Amino acid sequence: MNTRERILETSLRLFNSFGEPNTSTNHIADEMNISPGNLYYHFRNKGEIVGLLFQGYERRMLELLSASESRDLDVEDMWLFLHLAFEIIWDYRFLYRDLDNLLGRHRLVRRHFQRIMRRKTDTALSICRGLAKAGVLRASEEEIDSLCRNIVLVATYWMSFDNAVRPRDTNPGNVLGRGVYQVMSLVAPFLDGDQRVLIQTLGRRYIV
Amino acid sequence: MNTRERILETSLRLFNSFGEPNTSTNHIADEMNISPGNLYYHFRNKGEIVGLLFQGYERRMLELLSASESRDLDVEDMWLFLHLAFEIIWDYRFLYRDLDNLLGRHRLVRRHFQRIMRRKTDTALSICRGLAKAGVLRASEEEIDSLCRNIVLVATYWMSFDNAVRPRDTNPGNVLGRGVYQVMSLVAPFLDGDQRVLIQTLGRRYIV
DNA sequence: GTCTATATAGGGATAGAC
DNA sequence: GTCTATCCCTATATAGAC
Repeated sequence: MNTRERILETSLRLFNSFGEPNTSTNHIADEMNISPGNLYYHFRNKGEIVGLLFQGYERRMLELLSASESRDLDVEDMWLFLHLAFEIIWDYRFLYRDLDNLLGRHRLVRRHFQRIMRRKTDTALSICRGLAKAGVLRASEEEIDSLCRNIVLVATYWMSFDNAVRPRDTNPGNVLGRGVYQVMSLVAPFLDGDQRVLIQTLGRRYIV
Repeated sequence: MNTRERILETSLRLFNSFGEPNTSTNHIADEMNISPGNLYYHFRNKGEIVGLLFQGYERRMLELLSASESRDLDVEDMWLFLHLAFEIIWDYRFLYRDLDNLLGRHRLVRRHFQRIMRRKTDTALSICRGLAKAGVLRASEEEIDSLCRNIVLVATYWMSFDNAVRPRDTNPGNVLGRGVYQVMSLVAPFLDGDQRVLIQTLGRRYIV
């Protein structure tokens, strides 16, 4: 693997572990046993590294969102979909950890992140409307609006929240599982009895 | 007003406007037209300022939580309660803006903030159970658990979310109003028809 | 491509005069 | 209490040798 790729890979790992603002270019170079000068031969500045990592996140997330809008999902599909989304978020969790900070400093990242948030909301709307048409979900159009806003909000900040309240259990599987359940519990009250119970049953695995 | 108080007041204002990590002690001193040395005569370090501001937040929030646990609330009380909570959050919004960062650097703040999160969850549980007993809210114990987790999560990150998706409308009244409605919409699906409609009606004011 | 050395800037914090 | 001057440290980034 060439140096450029290794820098990106190492940066992502360190950003995720310690936070982007707490990870200097010196740290990154030091971790790889290269000189800081070498790092700056491959990248104009730190922002360029952040930007390229963000592009990777964006590509994967948009891919998932596209795949999910192309067909009607049932409740179990939604479960799987959320799992896949949370896996991407996990891989790029540094973006979420210091979100305000990051969006404040990188114009381009801000614009694109906002676009992704809108796309997520649209996907949620399309899924929920599909479920409503199929008669599985019962809600007014206004209720679906606020529901989908809540879905995106909870999915976006779940890891920060979980990390703030219970920083002990850092096992990714558990953190993500609880996040998926937490989002599904937003949808549950609008579902029929059977589906509603199913969510509680599936969710029970994750509650520790 | 003495210098010590003015430093605290100015710090809070600048932290809220620009974020705590982006506000140096030099900025604070400069804004007040005093010397950096003078600031350090009144405070050991920047962390002490953050800690004291946090204490103000903690005192106000615990006061509100205590007041709300002492008696049974109906749905309209809850609306008022949330308004008051969001006002406190607004006054100390710098805490929420860089939450992970802050909790990572200040042990004491982290411990106390976690305690407040637990207290908030307990208050939410006590209110929801009260509503359930009164027959206004219909939900299993498990559903109430995840509902209250979502209430605290949405209340905690609402401003960050709103600021990330639509950074145009910074009018505090609108931001807070939408936040209150967003939290109430979590509770709505568990309520009876009348109450559920009431929330939509009250909420319509805030939707822009 | 990679290194060493260094420029530049800023933040936190202290010493000592007034 | 307040100021000036300054120290120390770290971070981003560049220059020039190899």
